[in-house]
Amino acid sequence: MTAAVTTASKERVRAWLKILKTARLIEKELRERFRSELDSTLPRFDVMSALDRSEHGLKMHELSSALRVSGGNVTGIVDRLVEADLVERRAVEGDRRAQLICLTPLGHNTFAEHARTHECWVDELLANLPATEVGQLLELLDLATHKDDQS
Amino acid sequence: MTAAVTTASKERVRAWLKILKTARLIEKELRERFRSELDSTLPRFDVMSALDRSEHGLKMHELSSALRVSGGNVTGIVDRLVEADLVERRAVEGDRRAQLICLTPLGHNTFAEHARTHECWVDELLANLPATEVGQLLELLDLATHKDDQS
DNA sequence: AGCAAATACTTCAAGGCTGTTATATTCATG
DNA sequence: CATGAATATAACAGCCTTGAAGTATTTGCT
Repeated sequence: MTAAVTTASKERVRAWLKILKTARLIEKELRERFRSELDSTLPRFDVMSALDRSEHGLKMHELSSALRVSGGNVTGIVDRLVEADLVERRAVEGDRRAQLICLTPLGHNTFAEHARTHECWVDELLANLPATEVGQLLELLDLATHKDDQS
Repeated sequence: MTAAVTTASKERVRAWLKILKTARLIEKELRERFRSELDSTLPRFDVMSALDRSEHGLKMHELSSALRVSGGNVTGIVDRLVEADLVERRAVEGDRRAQLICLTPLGHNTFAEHARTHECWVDELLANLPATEVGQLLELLDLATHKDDQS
């Protein structure tokens, strides 16, 4: 009971810094590999991933809320995916404002391949985390972010 | 022993996604508060933090390796900090290529205030993570990123 | 001394991201 | 139908980030 003068808040800052550092380290490595080996980017992968999960495509605002990024951002990313013929914009019946973003067949295949590669990379980068501890880590992070406003 | 068909690699992907999601959630909130309440940004805070820790200022390349960002990047951030009078560039004796980046008095005070605020915010955002679990989380994340190439 | 390599830094292009503002379309209401 | 609110998207400015290319300066080698 001597030390522990570093209050809980300082310890939490340490934890946050560690989370951030870890995320950046891995993200940086993945970004680099996406760029040099797949000629793509993480944000593009995220968009394609969301589209792949949805059956009939997504509208712009659905994309931007699914990815939690701002609207103007999605426009630019989708622009580039359209250029690369991985994605297409379709009209929405009954609402001429909206448009549906869908993966093209090429987009589907490309995404499937990228997803496989991505899984291998993550497995490699987290290889030192024993499989038995993964669950524990997930639990702690869940704790950290769950708002307990189920009052 | 029935399930567990989801191979370890898929679990690691889940862990990675969770790390990323957590980091982004908190980072987004902090960025937003830095912008609206302190009229600053996370990268600027990082630079000032590194300068504050160093006794006599840092050279540009020291900054960029401390923060693990590219050189061209630091130039831009320091430019803006200089404009805001939070930081100054000093000549280095004996090496006219280099320059020492130092916090101004205003920079010191501003950083101290921002650091206090930052600590409160992090403590608030991670409030649901019991203080007793923080150490465990740090350990797991250390495990995840430590390369064991001490062969 | 002279000259090439290494070092310190800046500049630039491209992309990603945000928040704000503008434009087009739809919908509800009088 | 006209008006105004709400919604969907685009356009814009600003910052951060990277990687590559360019400028100065220093250092090391001959």
